[in-house]
Amino acid sequence: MSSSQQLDPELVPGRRSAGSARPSAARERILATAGRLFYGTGIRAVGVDRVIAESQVARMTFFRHFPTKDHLVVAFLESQADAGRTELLRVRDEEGPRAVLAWVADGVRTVPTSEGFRGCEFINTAAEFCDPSHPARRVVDRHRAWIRDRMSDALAELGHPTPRDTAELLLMLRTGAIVATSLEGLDDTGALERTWWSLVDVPGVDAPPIR
Amino acid sequence: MSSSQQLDPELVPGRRSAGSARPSAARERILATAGRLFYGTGIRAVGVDRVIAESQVARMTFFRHFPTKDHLVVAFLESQADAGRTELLRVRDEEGPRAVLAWVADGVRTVPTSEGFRGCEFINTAAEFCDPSHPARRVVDRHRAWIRDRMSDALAELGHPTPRDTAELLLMLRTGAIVATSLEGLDDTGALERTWWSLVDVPGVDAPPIR
DNA sequence: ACGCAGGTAGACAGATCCGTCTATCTACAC
DNA sequence: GTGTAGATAGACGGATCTGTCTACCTGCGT
Repeated sequence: MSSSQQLDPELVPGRRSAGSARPSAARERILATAGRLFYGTGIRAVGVDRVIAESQVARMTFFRHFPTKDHLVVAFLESQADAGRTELLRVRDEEGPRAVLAWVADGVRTVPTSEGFRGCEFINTAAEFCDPSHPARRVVDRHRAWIRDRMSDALAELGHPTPRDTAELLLMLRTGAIVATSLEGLDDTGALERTWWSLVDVPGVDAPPIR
Repeated sequence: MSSSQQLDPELVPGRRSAGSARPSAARERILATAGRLFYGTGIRAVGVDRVIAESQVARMTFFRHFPTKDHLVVAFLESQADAGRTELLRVRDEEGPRAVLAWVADGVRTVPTSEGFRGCEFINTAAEFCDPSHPARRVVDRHRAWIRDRMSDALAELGHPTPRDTAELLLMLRTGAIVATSLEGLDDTGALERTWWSLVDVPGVDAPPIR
């Protein structure tokens, strides 16, 4: 792990010439294992040795695909972010702006019920890497900003008077909800949901077409 | 660091017979250094070697006071929690229940402006130790529950119809605000504060004597 | 038939980290 | 003065972690 100082200026996922890393059975296995272990146990708490062992992969193979543990961390976060972005865009295009806000809110309501819930990937990672210039932090910041912008867009499209500030507040609320839930569970979904929608549905906005 | 399994059943701060640890210049220095380093750099990222060096203390002295790094972590959290509890009780006794809620909200508004702000001690620690049975997690859970209960008391005293659920929601909001602020800063204090007080001041509650 | 890219197994090096131990020194109470 | 509790400096051991390296194998396209 890089000691928060010498971080390669660009820690891009792929090593080869054009675009993202080429596919490879071994690479996919590593990424899947890392995802499971990093999310469930924390990044710093999982050594590359363990990832290698549970990926059923040779040591050299691992380091060929990910020259550094940091590379793996970034690739892991990037793949998660990618999946999230794809899903959110699909929801937006198929169900419209209000569904986007519902989808973000759902991250709190539905996900935590699943077994092995441990909060949000990105928030946890940010807490583990205190140096804001760490490559992993960059990915986190970028992803949160992207989500916030999409929420802002959706609010604007719904005619909300202060989309940017409200998106910031909603992301804040979601962040707190997901952290608090991962810490001590969530008793009262109702109050949270009422607050959420009362912030979205200020006077002057159309009646909700969803839910 | 204990590997999330063998954790002493009771990791009490002091080693001596009665009550908490006895005072000692060396002990205080260690605790102060640990506080600074743990908060600023993260617990897992700071080795005992560094704490020892910057505390200007002999290695043996360190391990006499804190037989294990985990002991130090717990002592550190406990001291922070103690300070918080003392302050909150003072505010409550001197300024009443509404001031309690203002004080909790202030943790978001004022603290983040200070240099070296890195969010909430307890939230960050919880993110670093994924095992909920880790002694450090116990301290975090206990402290959050205590704060929540005091908020609930305050709301009840103010005549709020659903003090418990609202306390849960407010703590959630504060959690999100402090995490989001430590990640990307806080642009709009107004929206957050309006939301906060609109949750406190439901119809049927007296006009605010504070602020 | 040949070359080569990608995979494998495991030894190895250097750093770091946690915790123990010995031997010595100091300050203070009795 | 003497004993004891607390502090000190620093060596040491074992574990763990990241990353390198050698030597070998396999499958495939040409």
